[in-house]
Amino acid sequence: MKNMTISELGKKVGIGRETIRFYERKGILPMPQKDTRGYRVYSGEDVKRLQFVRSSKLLGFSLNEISSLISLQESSESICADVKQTVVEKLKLVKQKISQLKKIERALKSLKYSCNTQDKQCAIIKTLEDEKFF
Amino acid sequence: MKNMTISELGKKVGIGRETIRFYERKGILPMPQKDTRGYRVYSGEDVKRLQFVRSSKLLGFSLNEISSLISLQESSESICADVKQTVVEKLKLVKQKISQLKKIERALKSLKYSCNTQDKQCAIIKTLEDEKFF
DNA sequence: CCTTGTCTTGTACCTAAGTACAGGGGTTAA
DNA sequence: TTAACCCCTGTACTTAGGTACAAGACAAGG
Repeated sequence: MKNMTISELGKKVGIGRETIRFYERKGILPMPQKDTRGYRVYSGEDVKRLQFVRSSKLLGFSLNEISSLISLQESSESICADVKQTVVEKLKLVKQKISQLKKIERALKSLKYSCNTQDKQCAIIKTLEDEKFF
Repeated sequence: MKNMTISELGKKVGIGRETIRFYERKGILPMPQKDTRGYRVYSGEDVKRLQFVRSSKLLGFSLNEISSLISLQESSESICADVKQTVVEKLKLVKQKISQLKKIERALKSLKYSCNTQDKQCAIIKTLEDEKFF
């Protein structure tokens, strides 16, 4: 199964047809060869490329960031350090996001425990109306 | 400073004029009184309401969720338990998000340490091209 | 009287990452 | 031959949460 249609590629990687064409329009995937009918023809290299996009997305990279990574890869000059730099920056952001979410988690927990279901005036709402909150 | 214009309200809570009008269009804020010139006139209650919106947003509630909370509040029948339920659900989601991000954090770290800047072929890119990743 | 500053409404635009068609055509199997 | 599939291009629509004008009214100060 060396050569594939767009749907086969999509199935192999777990990405929809329309999305693949969208990535192509965005320049994230190269324009593939077309057969006599005008159908896109994909190969193993394309599977790798799309897999790369999918993995990167799962790691939280935006399509723009993925574009940059691909450009780096294609400029083929001292790539590795730059790619690593990108990963390191994303790692930092992820850490920040985690600590932000932990703050939110603590706040939600404290709201939860502040709530006495018996009250007339909802303690949670009263707290959220206060300017000193957060 | 009992009565305010839209800009004063915005400044007090830290939300832009346009955004306040946007919230009004969305039904998140009630339509305020207007003075003779047609200017919106806000009071202390409005400050509380907008503060509530702001705090809830900081906790990760969407505008739709905030709408629901406000409706609950207005239906004024057994509010508190439902509000608490909303908080509990959001807390669960936040926990999920945290553990997701931690997974991503681990993956990024392992990518980072897999990278040997000396390599010709970038190890990070090679890894991300692999279908077994993630 | 003119400028400045605030407000009004209404509409359009923005980003991200797709998703959904409309309108058309080639291939295959009953 | 005709239906069932697959593909093509191109355009429009979606959601969320705003942001940016345009065009106009009104008051206060110099």
